[in-house]
Amino acid sequence: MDKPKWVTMKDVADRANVGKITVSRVIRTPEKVSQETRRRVEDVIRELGYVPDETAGALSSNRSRVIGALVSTLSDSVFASTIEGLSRTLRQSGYELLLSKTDYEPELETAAIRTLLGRRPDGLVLSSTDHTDSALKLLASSGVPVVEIWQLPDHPIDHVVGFSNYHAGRTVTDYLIQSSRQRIAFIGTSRAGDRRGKRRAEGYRDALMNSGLGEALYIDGDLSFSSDADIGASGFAQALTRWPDLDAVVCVSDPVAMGAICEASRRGIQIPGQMAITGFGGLELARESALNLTTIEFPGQKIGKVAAEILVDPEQNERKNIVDLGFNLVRRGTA
Amino acid sequence: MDKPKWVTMKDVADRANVGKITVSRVIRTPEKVSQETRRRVEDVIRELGYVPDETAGALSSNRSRVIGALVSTLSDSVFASTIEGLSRTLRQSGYELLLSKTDYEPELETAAIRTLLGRRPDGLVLSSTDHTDSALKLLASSGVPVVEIWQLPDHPIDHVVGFSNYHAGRTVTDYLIQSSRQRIAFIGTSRAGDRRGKRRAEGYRDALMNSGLGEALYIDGDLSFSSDADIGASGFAQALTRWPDLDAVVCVSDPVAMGAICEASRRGIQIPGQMAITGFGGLELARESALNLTTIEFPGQKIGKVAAEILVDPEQNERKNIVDLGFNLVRRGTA
DNA sequence: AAATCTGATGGTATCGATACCATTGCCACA
DNA sequence: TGTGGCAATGGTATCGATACCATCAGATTT
Repeated sequence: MDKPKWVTMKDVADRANVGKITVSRVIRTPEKVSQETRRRVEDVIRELGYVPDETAGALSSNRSRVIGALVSTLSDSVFASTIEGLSRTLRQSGYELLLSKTDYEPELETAAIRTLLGRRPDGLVLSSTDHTDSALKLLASSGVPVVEIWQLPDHPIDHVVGFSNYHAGRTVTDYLIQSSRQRIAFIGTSRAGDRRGKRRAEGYRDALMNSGLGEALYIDGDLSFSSDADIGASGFAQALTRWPDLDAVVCVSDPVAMGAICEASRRGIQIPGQMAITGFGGLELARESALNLTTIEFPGQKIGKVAAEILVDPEQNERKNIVDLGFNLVRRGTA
Repeated sequence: MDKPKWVTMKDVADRANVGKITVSRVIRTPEKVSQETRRRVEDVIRELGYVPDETAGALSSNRSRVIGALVSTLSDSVFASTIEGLSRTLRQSGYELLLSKTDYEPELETAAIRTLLGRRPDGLVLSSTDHTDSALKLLASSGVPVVEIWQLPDHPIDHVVGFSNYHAGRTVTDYLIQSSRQRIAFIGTSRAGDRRGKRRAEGYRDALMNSGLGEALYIDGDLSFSSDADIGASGFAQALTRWPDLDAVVCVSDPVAMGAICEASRRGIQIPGQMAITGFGGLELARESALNLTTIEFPGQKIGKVAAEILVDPEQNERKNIVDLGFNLVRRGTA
């Protein structure tokens, strides 16, 4: 016995003395079947341990009940929470999640989109907003509803759920300026294909320009370090070399901020007295009982939830949804 | 036009003046088609933007090229790395990942297994090792290969890839004992269905027993806190109340350890001078440039990779694989 | 009493691929 | 010259469900 034999709908039907179609109705639209028949069929289903073959169902109904999601990386825990939100909401509506990764590379994304489309998903969630031409063509001709998440793109494909990284960067920088900080640097990690960090940096720059505070200092994290915290530590050191009178740094993410904080305390620099440090992300480790980091929090889980709701609800699917869920400047102990 | 029209294999075949089956061969087994025909078909595929319908293929070939994965939670970044490993390896072999979550609840897991089986996956990866009877029955009768990961279970269903949490707990405790620590407490979070933490605690207990150091102190983290770091902070405070002469704590995870460290520094307790603190997990934040935490590291990504390889390779699939990937005690600054 | 409706059920075609077997043409070898 | 083998390709049945339409009994309407 190499191939496991699955119980089919016909097996159930025969055993319960009904037509296949009635079994199908018991599963999909129970209200259309008489109480008595339903009970009988349900008993047989349990008895035989019948598990409907969704792939067959997908083929004939032209609905797969699968949503494909494409994320840049899973390591970043902010993505993890979005996946959580997606997963939970989808399951509640009887959908499932097909997950793929792009590693921030548009080429890989294109390939992944193609593979995902091969499964005929009822919707697609894309965490990146930079797409190749062939990816766009593929998406357009497939007609599959798409939700882009995290960043509000300039030219949305279809639906969007996210927030403005630009405004987030600007907001946190404005806050530092209002707190009388004079020399504010930005520590980023310029991964290709990651527009989010760049947009935050742009917000930072514009806030400085606007305030007349003058010169901006963008430190490009050394990607040869394996962890973002390492990048933050070395970036902070660099910034201090360039600007000895540095009194604030805006970090592109919470882990980077963590590295910066550690480096600062290693040098005996007092936070927030001599130095203000801010992050992005609302990671758990940023909380009061841990880093106590002043940071921008995003509703990661909610982004996933809302994206799922749009895709699942045929009505919402009609129109283009652009949802800005905003962000929150959380003031804690580091700035 | 409500329903998008997909290009089918027949469309391609007609256009290229061949039979459908030849198109199928061009895609699955190109070497069986003459060079010239292949080129012609490939041109048409590109021209029409044909994307094969994998669900249909799955139905007729009885192979879905889908692997279902069931994880307790995604928030924990150690799981994230496993998913990364899985995802990467599967994609390389032309498989895809269907993801579901159990939230540490066996009931939810059972339901999720049923739904996953509905998609007729070629394999299943389970991150938990506690299963309900009906889940076990379902798995057995489906005949789908299963890999249990992370914890080496007492009664494996099929394949296993993981390491011994018990030994990990024992190893780190032994290390503390050898470092002349006298009063060692354990801070855990007893989530239902999470055997891993319990096994670590058992290792801790046995290490103490064995050394003749006497009394163990197990602090059960207050789950009403939303973050593990908060649990660590409050757990540490509790431990100190019970044992004022405390000089070491074994924390069930890195975030918990982080909370404990912060609480310690808030109280002016010196680490590692007065107090040793260890974690579990090898999180990024534990690294040198950040927490500099002494901890047990697991090969999270590799677990995913190996699990995927077992499921994808028909040969390995034959026999039961029990793979112990071990762990690593990483000595850093906190113990 | 005939016509109409409604709820419950079944039959058949169909979704888009692959499996399996058949066919064709060509070459090599006895 | 005939036979066997092989490479390339095609035809048809099939996978397991759902869509669509048909049927039929019994109730309701006129």
